[in-house]
Amino acid sequence: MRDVFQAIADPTRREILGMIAYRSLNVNAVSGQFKISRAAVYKHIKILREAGLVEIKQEGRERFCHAKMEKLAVVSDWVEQYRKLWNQKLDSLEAYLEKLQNKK
Amino acid sequence: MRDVFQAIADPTRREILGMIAYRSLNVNAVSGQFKISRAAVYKHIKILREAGLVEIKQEGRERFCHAKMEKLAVVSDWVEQYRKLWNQKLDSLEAYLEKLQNKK
DNA sequence: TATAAATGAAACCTTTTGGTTTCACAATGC
DNA sequence: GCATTGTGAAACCAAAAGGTTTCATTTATA
Repeated sequence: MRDVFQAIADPTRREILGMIAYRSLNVNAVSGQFKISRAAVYKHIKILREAGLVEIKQEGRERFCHAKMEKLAVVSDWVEQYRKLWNQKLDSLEAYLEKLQNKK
Repeated sequence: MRDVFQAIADPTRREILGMIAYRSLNVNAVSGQFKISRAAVYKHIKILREAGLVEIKQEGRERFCHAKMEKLAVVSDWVEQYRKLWNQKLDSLEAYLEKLQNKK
């Protein structure tokens, strides 16, 4: 399974996710929003699916793309572990470490 | 300036950030932790710097890499806007939308 | 049934990535 | 002064990314 971080690295793919976040769309509806070819958009959708961020369900001849945002949890977890480093700049540990750093 | 999402897409770069999150290290200290060449690690550091995630300060002949985790805020913001979509699965809006989706 | 619509996938191309080795240079240390 | 240490950058490479056009297949429709 493809890395979620890598999947969301491309701006087009983030846009696709935003587009289907609240309502699923079929492949044509998604690709219609972009200037690049349908095939190119399809490849992006495929990558998102490989990362688990999108699920595709067939309905007749259409395939609807459903966003699985819970897969973003791994990104959230990674970022949040560092939040204290920029949110609580006056944190005592931070202050201590910075003092060490400057003294060096 | 380079896109932060793209900067953190590479696992080696995320590892570098974790390595210097709490204490700055010079380029050699960082590259010493990897099996790939110093030049390769240096390129990763350069990309992180271009994204604003790392700042380099010279001290004598050494260059210390300081992590600027606050630049991760853009990632945090993007992810968090979708948190309700997976955290509050019983949310009324969510339920309503899913009902619409299923009915279709 | 013949056409049109919606996709999936293949073949091909150019640019980016991620690595490597090598070389030049400034700051230190013997 | 000279060898060593710590870097930055260039030249080069193979593989991966991101696009394009084209073609085959399945499902609806006139």
